[in-house]
Amino acid sequence: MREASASSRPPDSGDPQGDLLGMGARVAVLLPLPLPLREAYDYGVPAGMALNPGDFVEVPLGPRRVIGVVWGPGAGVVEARRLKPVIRRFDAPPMTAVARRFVEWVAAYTMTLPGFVLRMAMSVPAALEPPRETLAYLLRPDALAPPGFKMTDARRRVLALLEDGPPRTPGELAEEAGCGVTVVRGLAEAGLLEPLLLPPLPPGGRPDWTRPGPTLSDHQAAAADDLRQRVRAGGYTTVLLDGVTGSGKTEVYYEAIAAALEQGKQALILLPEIALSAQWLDRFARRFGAAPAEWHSELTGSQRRDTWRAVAKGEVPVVVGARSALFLPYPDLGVIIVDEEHDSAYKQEEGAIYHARDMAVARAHLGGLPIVLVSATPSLETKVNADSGRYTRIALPSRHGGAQLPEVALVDLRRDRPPARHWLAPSLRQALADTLAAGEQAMLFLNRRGYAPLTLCRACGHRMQCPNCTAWLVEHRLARKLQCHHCGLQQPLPPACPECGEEGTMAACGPGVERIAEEVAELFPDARAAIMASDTLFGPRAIQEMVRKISDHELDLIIGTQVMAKGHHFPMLTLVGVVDADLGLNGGDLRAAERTYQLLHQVAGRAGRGERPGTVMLQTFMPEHPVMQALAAGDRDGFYQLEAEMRQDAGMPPFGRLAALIVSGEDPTLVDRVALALGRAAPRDDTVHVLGPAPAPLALLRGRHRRRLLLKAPRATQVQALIAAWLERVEIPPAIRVQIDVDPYSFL
DNA sequence: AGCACGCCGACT
DNA sequence: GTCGGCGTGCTC
Repeated sequence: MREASASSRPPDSGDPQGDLLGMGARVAVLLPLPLPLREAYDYGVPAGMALNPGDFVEVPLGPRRVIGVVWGPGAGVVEARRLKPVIRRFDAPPMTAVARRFVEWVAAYTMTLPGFVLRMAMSVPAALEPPRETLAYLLRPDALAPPGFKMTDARRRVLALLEDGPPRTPGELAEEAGCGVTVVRGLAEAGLLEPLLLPPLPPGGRPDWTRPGPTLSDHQAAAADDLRQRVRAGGYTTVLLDGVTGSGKTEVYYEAIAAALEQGKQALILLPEIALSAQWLDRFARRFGAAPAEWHSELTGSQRRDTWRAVAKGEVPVVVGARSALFLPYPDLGVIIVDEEHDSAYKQEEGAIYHARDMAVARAHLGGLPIVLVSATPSLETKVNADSGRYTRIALPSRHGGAQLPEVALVDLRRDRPPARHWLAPSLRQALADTLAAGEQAMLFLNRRGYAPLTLCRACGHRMQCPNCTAWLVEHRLARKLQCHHCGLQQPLPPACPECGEEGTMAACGPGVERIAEEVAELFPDARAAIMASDTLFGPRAIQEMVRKISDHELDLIIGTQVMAKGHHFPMLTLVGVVDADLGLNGGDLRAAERTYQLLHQVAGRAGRGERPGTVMLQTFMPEHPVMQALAAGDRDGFYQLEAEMRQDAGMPPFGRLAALIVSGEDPTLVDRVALALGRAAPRDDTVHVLGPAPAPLALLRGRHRRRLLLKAPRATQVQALIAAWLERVEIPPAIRVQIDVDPYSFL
């Protein structure tokens, strides 16, 4: 990279080498598009424009203008006279060298185009424009109301609010005064308010790391000390913070965050489903006296823009977010926390396929900073890395505050049978009755939304299936609809069988939470019961309200799906019944046992977190299954050891490597032809095996036919190079897409 | 990804 | 005769 002696502005901190050159020079600009040709396109640098790697620039691309990032010196492949000039450089903090290396690393690892990864890293192009100032009002004390102006209660409340207090936006004033924005506008038109334009406030507050934290147990204090020291020392290190539910892991990693803030650095906390974590945010605010900035899919456009910009400017000390928060433009990250690191929600399955936990470890490595993986039930990958010493394990052995771990009982459904068309076994029914009679709360867990997972015709056997996906339509009786949980298709319940035309023969098969709620209402008509599922609770507010109702004992019985399993804390909840503990074990998924164990362990952790001991009842047809045995015996490490041995024997992750090729397209014949060609060209030797092509688990998804090939190789294999060479040997028609899933997580 | 160019059906 | 369907191909 050539250097220029004169710089028009301070050099990019990540690239001390200085400007790339002025007149006649060319730069390579990476565009956030899946442009297949090369990594970056060359552009001419106009006279007088100084550009550094990382600068955000606008460039022409065919007929349009695109924002990209200066990636380095021009490659020189395109002749100079065909070069188009850079249009402008944005006056925004440049993308750091670490962020650029991270984009390249993720692209290389996941085998996606760098431009595609860059798109994730600059998801809000509008954030590069200067911030739009927001209108705010201030009281104009000397102003007189114009003739005919009526002073109403609402108007008085707004004026009173502005008596003392900072200028606020019309929206804020309206909300605080409990009136509409028109009231505020009316006052402004009457000349009683002074308008002014303010730059947007950085989202989130200013967390205060000097506030005293809670009193920690000896174990917690030791763990917190260890983390604090690692963060202060800086440098890459991965820690597994391993502790049972309720052992106080959150308080411990808060100290790592405090240490990063003390160093003047930022902290990033990844959560599997941020939108569902109002309780987490409250807890953070109690510890640090301010809210963190949030990053997740439910932010509005302007929230994204303000957050992205504020992060880039270094105005956001703490970000809590879903996996995509990993790609925000942190200037100086001091620590990454991955809470519930085993959670499969970290696996991004669409577009660029990546596992946010693994990418976070890579980000920490590139940035030279500590990362803390947190879980009561670590992924086997992380467990093995901790056992081998690649990661440092910090264990929190006991439940904080003296609460007992719940008693886990297995309900053998082969003997203890529910009545026909009912799903709760007599022993569970009895336990529910006892719990309710004692004035305590119970929860029934079933990881299946809706009323019934399958609707079939009793006359002809026809099953209601999604036309776009390989999936049954799920009956939602409350919504009076059949729904596909994969593509979102909805249709009314047919009055007659669409196949044979018989009326009144459509029958619901199997239970969903709605059906369990029906059974509960039949058994305990006086109990206050509610369903808690992602489709019955709209947004974080609704979840928070439901959590409050449970905490305040306004409900006796909760029937919930996975949203219920997250770290909520209910002191009066003493019984958890798992309606179908076997649910995740079918289907031959590599991680079926591990995931079922993790989920059920987490669900079980909801019981007995207060003074009262808890009981968990698992309904199963396989009480002898290692997962059930381990849960009943509370033998977590025994289960992991057994699971690890099985994986090792089979050469499966984390002892071997997997990669999947997913071939998809609208024409099934063409998809098959390409998949077969890939199968014939597959690398195969003594150690590398390719299975398939086989119909992908969802052989039809959103109207696209899918086939999958699975590559299995020894752990040390460079699977990316192997796959790249493989794809070179096969011509892929444009109508066919081949997605590569390195380290596939789910087979379903 | 966009957005053009390009060659075949029903309409002001 | 045109408007417009989306197939294929290019963008420094």
